[in-house]
Amino acid sequence: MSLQIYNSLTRKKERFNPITKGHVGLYVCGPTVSGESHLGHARPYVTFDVVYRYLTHLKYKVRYVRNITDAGHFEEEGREAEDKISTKATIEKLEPMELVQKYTNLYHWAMLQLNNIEPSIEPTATGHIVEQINMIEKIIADGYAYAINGSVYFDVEKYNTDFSKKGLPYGILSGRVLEDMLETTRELDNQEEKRNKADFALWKNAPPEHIMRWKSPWGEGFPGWHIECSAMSSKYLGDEFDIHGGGMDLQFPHHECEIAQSAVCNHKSPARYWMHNNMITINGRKMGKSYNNVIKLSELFSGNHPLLAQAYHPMVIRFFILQTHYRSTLDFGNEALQASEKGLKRLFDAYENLQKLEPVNEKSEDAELEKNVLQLLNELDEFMNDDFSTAKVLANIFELVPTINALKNKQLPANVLSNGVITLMQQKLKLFITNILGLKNINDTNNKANDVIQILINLRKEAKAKKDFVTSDKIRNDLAAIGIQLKDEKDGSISYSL
RNA sequence: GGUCCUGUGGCCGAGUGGCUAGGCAGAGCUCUGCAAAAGCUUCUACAGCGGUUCGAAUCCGCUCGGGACCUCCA
Repeated sequence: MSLQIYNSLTRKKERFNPITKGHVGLYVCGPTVSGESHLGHARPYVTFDVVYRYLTHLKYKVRYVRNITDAGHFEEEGREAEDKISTKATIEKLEPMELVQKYTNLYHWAMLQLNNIEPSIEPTATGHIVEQINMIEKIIADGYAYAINGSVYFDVEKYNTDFSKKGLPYGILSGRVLEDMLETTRELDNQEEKRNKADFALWKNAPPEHIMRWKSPWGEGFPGWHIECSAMSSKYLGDEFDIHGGGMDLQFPHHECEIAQSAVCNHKSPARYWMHNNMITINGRKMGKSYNNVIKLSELFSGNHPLLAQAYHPMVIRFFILQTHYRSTLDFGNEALQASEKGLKRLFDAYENLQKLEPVNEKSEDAELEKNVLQLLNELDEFMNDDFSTAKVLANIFELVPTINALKNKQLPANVLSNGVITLMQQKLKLFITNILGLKNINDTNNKANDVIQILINLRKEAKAKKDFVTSDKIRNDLAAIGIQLKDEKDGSISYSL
């Protein structure tokens, strides 16, 4: 089976065919750097990191573009028209760009912790004001936007009328019908500028107190939210590219508006495949600023939050996210994260045991086991091809764990698996666990403390040899008290885990 | 109100109509000086009520619950 991707646009899984053979253009909506990233933000970036890694594994040359929204948008359209970033900057007595830089740095730090590969291009909205203005001018020239009082709005109704005929009605992505929306859209203040409630801003006039402002043909102002992604994705990936990703909450209106803008400018829908990750919830509710239930990533990593029973390693977060399919909601909970932590440790214990196994048999003495192992390994590719089913990949790998550990502990005779299968297992697990899923072992084994532990282990060995169990138990118990666990192996050696 | 999603065992979660998902926790056994780890075995499920079917967690209907979007939002 070749790669199948669930396309939000068609609401079904489709076989992935790139526009240009061997190449993939991938655009993912990045963060608004007006605040610190939280657990919810980790999801799309981990999800699409795996998409990127897997496409690369499939030998595609991928251009991965993930933007940074550093030009703020109005908090709520029409209401006070205040820029998120400039508002906070005043409160914190910082320059807007200073604030942007601070949160961008924090975001990059978090991405690094999560072991996300950096995108090929990370364009900023402020760095592409000219491109955005050009695009807006084009939309106006074509008659699908109008300027009023220094702002520019997209004429949704006109667009819908004309482009429905071309198969691109407004609402095509989110499954909405414009007429319904016009009836149900809430009344917001200061909407009299707009011809229609559904119209959205391409450019906003900046009131005097607004710090971030740029000159434009319509006066000083700042770009609307949706236009940056259209301008930057088409600049770096072309008028039509392969995959556009982001959180489900961006499907409407953000991505819907992107389609409309691009359809006018480039006469086609910007992306072939739209991928949307689901939300991380907390007590069943979406984690988000408006719900006041966010746990920042830095808090998660440090354990410094009332809802956290302990600190969680970034790899635990990554593993936690990958244990679920990206289109399902994922509920946060200490119990769940603790389970992930233990699972991840067990996974890497087995992984290291496997890499140390020395294949010795030409032939397997247990045909059935060998067959099972082969099947579990082969399914890994199928599962990834099936819309990136990382949860199933991990489940299969866990099914291999007992066999690996039993071989290592000699609970299974060494001849049950052939050389070929053991080698294949070593290669495939390395590929899937570290390269594709991007997981890393959280037991760090490279520092002085480990040398000290080794000294204690040797003392314990000597005590045991003399049957001085009082001393040997004391060493073991005292180490256990600070979280270092000693294990007496079958062969008389002693290993440990942190 | 409109559109859509969802309800799986103590917790988190896979599930394409028929076969043990998996992780964590629990129980028993083996191994061990004793442990831990590991291995083996094992208990808890498919919100409720109907229907389709030889057979449904999986399809359909209804009821009840939860959620998302419609407004900044990953």
